[in-house]
Amino acid sequence: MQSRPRIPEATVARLAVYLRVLTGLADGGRGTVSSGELAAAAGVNPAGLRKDLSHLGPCGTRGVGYEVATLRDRIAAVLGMETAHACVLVGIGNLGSALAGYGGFGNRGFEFVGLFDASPNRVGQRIGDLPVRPMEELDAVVTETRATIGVIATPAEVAQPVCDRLTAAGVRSILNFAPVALSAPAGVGVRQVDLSVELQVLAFLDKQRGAPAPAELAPAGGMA
Amino acid sequence: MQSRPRIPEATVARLAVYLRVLTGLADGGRGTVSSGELAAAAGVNPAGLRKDLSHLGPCGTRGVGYEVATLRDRIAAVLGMETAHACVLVGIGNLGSALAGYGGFGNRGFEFVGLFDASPNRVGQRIGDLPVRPMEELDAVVTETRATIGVIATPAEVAQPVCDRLTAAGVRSILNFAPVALSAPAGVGVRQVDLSVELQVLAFLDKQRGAPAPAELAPAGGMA
DNA sequence: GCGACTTTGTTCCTGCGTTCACAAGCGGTT
DNA sequence: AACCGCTTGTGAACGCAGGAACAAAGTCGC
Repeated sequence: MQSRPRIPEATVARLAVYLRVLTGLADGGRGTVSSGELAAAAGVNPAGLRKDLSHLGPCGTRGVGYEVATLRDRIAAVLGMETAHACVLVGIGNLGSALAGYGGFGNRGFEFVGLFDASPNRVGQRIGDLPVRPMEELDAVVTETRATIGVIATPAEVAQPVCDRLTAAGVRSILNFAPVALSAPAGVGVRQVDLSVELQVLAFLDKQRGAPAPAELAPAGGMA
Repeated sequence: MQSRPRIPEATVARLAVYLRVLTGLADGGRGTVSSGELAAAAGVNPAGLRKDLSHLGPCGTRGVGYEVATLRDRIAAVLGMETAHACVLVGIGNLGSALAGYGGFGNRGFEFVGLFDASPNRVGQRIGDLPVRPMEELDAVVTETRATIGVIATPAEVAQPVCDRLTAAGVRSILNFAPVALSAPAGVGVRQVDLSVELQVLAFLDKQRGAPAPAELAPAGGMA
């Protein structure tokens, strides 16, 4: 079983979760884990977890489990965490500020190397240890830092032009928080995170679940 | 074809996207749209879009397309947007503040009716037109406002206890931004949004795509 | 009024992801 | 040294999502 050919996307997402759990276990001094325990902590099926791990070759000991530190390093290597990834963030509004100030990225191999905003009011502010720069400097910073990931937290109207500029500057992956579908050239990965869509799915599933819906903000209306 | 039995979860997520596009088209005064155009704006396949729409019965005119306003209302009704959903938000840190201040929810049928934080420093601040309340008031507010959705933006360590309190108070759906897998009683829907996982998937896909990836962090950057 | 074009709605098919269940292997114990 | 329990790793079946092709239906033009 080679690890190079391809790993399913859904598996990659779960590997990232396993990695976080393993890191916590290692910090707690834990030596080994079983697939059942790890699966419970990650919120997945034990069999699925073993299948996910099988994509990176045998890395467990039968009858014992997985060595926490070893497995952690293995997953980190497969996910490409041996080298830090430089990211630029465009759009320093409410959400952008939160992302820039969120400490959860740094110790996971991602580092913001540039913050950008079109508004002169924002430019010059400091968030953490980085200044907010004007959009004019975007291309230069991307080229200089060899940033490979761009995060878009702008209003929807300007997301596509920002995407174009990022890709033109050499960014190869984009995480988009603006509520629009972006079109990027082939070879550039785009991933969409849409908060209101998440809420709507949640609300629908609740409604579908046969919610008694006692009395909400408005009377429940039956439609034909 | 009934709309009640079940609509696939993936379809529901896309319906929310279509709804947003349709709203924009309606505001632009557009009368009808074809599946091809709508699919392009939503970033999906035209055939898939038609299949999605078929779950809510025939709502288009052959040879013409879909009536924008009618389809918008139809989707809104199916998604349960005829009644506003009351949400409470726990954890008013960087991300929580951004969510509370984000205007993209209000006009989509979701309204925050309570903001909560455990830190006395945060309590009493106002974000928008809502005050940050202490955790002690959570149960009362949930009961009073009949909030059905809880959003967790706390540190990972306290996410599970917060989840327990929310469900105990009667919340039926939870959107979790904390990087932990939550366990909730049956009948409560949990949806996870993990920002660092998104980044890691993005980085892996780029690496797998055959990225030359000579680009590590630039030596000139003196940060961290 | 009739033909032809356009577009929807449906059906089939292919591929992926998930789950269950079994065989193989290792450690501990007697 | 051999047995037994425990855990991993793998193989197969099920269900679901995605995509393409076809038929139905309605409108526009003549």
